[in-house]
Amino acid sequence: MNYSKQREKILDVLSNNAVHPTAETLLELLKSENANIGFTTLYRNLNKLAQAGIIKKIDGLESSAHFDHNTFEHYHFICEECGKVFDIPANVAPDLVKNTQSATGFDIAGHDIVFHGICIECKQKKGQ
Amino acid sequence: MNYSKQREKILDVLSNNAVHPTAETLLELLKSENANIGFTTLYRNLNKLAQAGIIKKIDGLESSAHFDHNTFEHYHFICEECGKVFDIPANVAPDLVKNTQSATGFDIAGHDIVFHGICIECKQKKGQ
DNA sequence: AGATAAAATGATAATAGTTATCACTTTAGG
DNA sequence: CCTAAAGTGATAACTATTATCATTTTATCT
Repeated sequence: MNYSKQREKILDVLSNNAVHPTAETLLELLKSENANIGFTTLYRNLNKLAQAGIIKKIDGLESSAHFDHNTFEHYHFICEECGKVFDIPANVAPDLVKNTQSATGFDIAGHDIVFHGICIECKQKKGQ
Repeated sequence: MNYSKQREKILDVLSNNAVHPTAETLLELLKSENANIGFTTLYRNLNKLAQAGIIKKIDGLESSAHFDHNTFEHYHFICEECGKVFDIPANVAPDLVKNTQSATGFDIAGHDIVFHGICIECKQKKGQ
């Protein structure tokens, strides 16, 4: 990765001024510091920095929502290889809501866990 | 909520044929059963059913990604009132990855937990 | 330094997923 | 069986993001 003025500025704003900003918020922040960076450049750098592990991208991993007839509490796993979504039983995270509630004092209305990785089937295919 | 042929069919396909489909997949499934339902109607009904708690919508809660300079493992809470994103320490879910790995056999590359609800500040404002 | 190849920029256009609009149709209760 | 409320679906709009590509910047190699 080569140096660039723009990327340095983005990282600077991200680490000093901003709390979990969206790309749009970052653009505004940059503008307010007289660093007019094109949104293409911003997105490109955010993705690059996230891939390099320098920043973290928080999203649901996928652009389109999935719908589920099972309203039972359970979580999800998205296979990076085949794209399939698997159910994960809720008991992998006992006391999660209770712990979080007492750690924060927030009222928790709901939560989602999305894992990603390689499912068993794809793992075996790759192994061969 | 009034009855509608289309909604019945959507629910039917969702509960019998489909595993975590996206709206697009549902459209195809419906088409293949000769139920040509407009995508506007599909989206409207999916959202309505999800709001009524009859089905579940799996997504990251928000359409735009957030970026985070803190690459430490931690989770997130989105306040439904003010929209702010808060950090949640990772220790609310001890052994989560280990538990999930042994429950499924999948290779887990990463995961995200997103809570939603009302943050302390908004809770107090509402209380007054 | 000067040449040059690789990487980065940013304006523009494109894409994907979803929601808004609105004239028309269906449903349900008096 | 009439009417108000709810639902439909074609079209257009919108939002967040990625692709394209000519131009500029950076790093490397004499």
